[in-house]
Amino acid sequence: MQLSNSSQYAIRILSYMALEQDSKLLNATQLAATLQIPYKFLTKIMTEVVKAGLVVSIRGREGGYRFEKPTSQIIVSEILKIFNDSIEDKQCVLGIGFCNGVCKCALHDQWMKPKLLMQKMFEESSLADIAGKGCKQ
Amino acid sequence: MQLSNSSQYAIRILSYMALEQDSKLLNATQLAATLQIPYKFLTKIMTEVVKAGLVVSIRGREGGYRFEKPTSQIIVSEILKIFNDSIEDKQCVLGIGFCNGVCKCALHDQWMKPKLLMQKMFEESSLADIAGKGCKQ
DNA sequence: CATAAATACTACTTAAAGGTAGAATTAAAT
DNA sequence: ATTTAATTCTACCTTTAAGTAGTATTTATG
Ligand code: SF4
Ligand code: SF4
Repeated sequence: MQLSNSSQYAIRILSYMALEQDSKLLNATQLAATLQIPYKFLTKIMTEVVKAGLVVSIRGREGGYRFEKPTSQIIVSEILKIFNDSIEDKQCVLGIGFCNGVCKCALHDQWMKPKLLMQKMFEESSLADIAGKGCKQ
Repeated sequence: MQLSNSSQYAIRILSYMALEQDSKLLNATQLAATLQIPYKFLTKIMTEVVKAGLVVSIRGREGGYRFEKPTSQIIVSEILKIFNDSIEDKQCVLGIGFCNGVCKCALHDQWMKPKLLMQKMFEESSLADIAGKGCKQ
């Protein structure tokens, strides 16, 4: 019952980036050192984030990563989607998920509430929200 | 954001067993066939459940598994505990979990609610509750 | 142009979860 | 006593997540 390491790292990286100037260029070496994430793993993750279009990368000397759109428009659940970690409607605690409304186990109704809260949390939190209110991780 | 396969299987097995008579002896072959769980994996899981004391096993011919105490006294979170899948208080979405109340990220407060609901769900549901209200999986 | 500093790509290694095989042990039934 | 049907044990195999290594590519700077 936890996000994958990749998702966790990605959220930490991007919310740290959001704390800095939106437009500022940040490179992998600095990020890895600051956030204590293995450099090679960080670049692997960031490459996926770039492919997903959440961030642009500038290659070559003096390059780095930068948001293109404002961080208020980048939603946490978009990040999770990249690593197949976002919460689907049909997703069930028991991994079955096909039980119809009539024939359902007793966990079903109880599971609805936390599931919806988590979906809401991930779908209604932007990076700006996260970064603005918190401390550096 | 899902339980491990072992936990999922264990919940399904035990809640199915709870549907049958509490005292009835059920064997691995039948359970595996009924629940569509690989026989060898089922016995592996059940051995751990037995070791945890949730179920007693009768070895030898005509043997099988049976609850010793009533299913109303077996709590879902006890099952999860066996597979290190229960939700801890300090557990954090980002796997950090050491941030104090003063310095916390914006996910922190939002995460509290669903986390507490899930803990409540797992700690306040007995097998009798689950089995009584639902259909066979 | 040459160099240096950055990301991207390909491939590999390691660790953990998920699952399987076979033999050992137990005990009822005959 | 032997057989048969059950759990348990030990060891292994497979798949996926996590992490690493090395090289290629890109580009500003001098
Ligand atoms: S009824 Fe139970 S097993 Fe079926 S989808 Fe709902 S929570 Fe999952
Ligand atoms: S502040 Fe954020 S990172 Fe820290 S424990 Fe709370 S949710 Fe986790």
